[in-house]
Amino acid sequence: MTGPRPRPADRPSRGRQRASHSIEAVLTAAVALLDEAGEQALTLRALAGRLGTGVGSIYWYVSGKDELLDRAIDHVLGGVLSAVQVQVRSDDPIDDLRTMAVTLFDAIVDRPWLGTQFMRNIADRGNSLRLYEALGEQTLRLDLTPKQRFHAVSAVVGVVVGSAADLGQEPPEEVLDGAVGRDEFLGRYAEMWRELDAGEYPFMHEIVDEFDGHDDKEQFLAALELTLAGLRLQAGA
Amino acid sequence: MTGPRPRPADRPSRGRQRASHSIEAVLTAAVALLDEAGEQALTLRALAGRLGTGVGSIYWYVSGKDELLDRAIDHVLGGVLSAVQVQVRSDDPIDDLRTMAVTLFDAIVDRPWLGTQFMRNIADRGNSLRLYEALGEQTLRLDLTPKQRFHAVSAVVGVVVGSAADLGQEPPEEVLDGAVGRDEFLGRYAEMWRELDAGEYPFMHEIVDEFDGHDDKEQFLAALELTLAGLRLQAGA
DNA sequence: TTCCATTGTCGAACATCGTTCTATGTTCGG
DNA sequence: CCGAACATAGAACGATGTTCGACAATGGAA
Repeated sequence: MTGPRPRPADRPSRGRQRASHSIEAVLTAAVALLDEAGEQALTLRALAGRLGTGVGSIYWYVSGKDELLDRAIDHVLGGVLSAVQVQVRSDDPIDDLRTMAVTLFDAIVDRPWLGTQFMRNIADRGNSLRLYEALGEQTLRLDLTPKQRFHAVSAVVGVVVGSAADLGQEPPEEVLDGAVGRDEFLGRYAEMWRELDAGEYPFMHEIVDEFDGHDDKEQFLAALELTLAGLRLQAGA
Repeated sequence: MTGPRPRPADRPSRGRQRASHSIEAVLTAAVALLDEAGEQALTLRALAGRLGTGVGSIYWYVSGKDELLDRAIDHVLGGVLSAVQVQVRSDDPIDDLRTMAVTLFDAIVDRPWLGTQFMRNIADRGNSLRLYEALGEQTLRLDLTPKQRFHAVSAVVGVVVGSAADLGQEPPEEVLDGAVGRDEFLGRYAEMWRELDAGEYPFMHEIVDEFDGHDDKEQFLAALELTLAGLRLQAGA
């Protein structure tokens, strides 16, 4: 037994001395990889290559890929939190709730990989917890029971996550290459649906024109509006 | 050039002769693996082992792991669809919408791996499309524009997916072993939150008791109720 | 019957990934 | 100037998805 070597990734990085790579450099590079080519592009070897180091070095800053992803998410969520906190508060808590949810959604549109992995952190310490708190504080201004407030926030988060899950799934590489535009990509589905039997699929025929060339954000806003309307009703405002 | 060997996974399995394994056997085994130990347990080698065949054989029925997952999902969604279609229709389309959404949610509770991967298929042909249609047909009975109907269904699906995303993330292995109960697991978070600064996190303190020992289904139902209330308002019913 | 294309089966081999381990360099307080 | 802590680097390992070529079984055509 050699005695437990001080497990890396534990110590709070006391003094940084002359480290050519800080943890922030690692996270920034990781986020860059995710932004450029999606979740599957975040490879320890690719990350090491970009940093100009070896794979093993990354394990000094991070206990493994899971923590790497967690911290990368927390990293970008820091920016989202700042954006949310900067926003002015109106006198309508529900309006503020909407504003904050939209900010969160926009961040996920910019970084689709956030959508799938967004739920990893919630409940843990960190920026996701602070975001949750920021949303929740708006419900404190509503006439609700604690349980209703809890449910309200999880409902709003659920709408964001549910809408973001749509965006999270990577297009089949054709559109990422730019060979096929996203509109054309969606158009193929629309065309497929138009060919469905009209008697068996009345609803699909009803909405296929809406789907064709639809706007993800408008779709999200509509869903958000429904739960906010329900919430306003519940709060008796 | 040997001439393109007939790519498997293409042909519609004309006659099955004496095949010891049909595609359904493959899918059933895949679902069994997923049910028993979650998404990471579905390995081509594990699947081959369970089927008593070699890895290569699976590629005859399926083009790769992606299609395997897609078809496994569609396979179980078939059961969900049946359950949904069997349900009696009330005279209130929104009540029916709720019933169907709950059925879908319950299926995901039974199979948490469905939660994360649920969005893979939607929009494609298959049972997810039929489920989408079944939900949508309820909105045809409401006084809405086509666009509103489209948004309504995607909102309901979003609530289900958003709530299911909570369940999808596997607990950190301690609770899967049974060493730690799920309640105790959640309790740890509650305790962590209770230690947060009361001035900085007023909302977390407000809802920590609700979170401790909370019921996922109740949480989902509350979120669903909010969007359904908003929908009812929109339909002017 | 004989032949051959089709329909399947099988597992070795390959590339890639996350992770571990060990060897080595660097820094700084004593 | 030395040793402990800090930090880097990359070979090696096991697991995974996928490819490939060899091979068996089947069934109709010759």
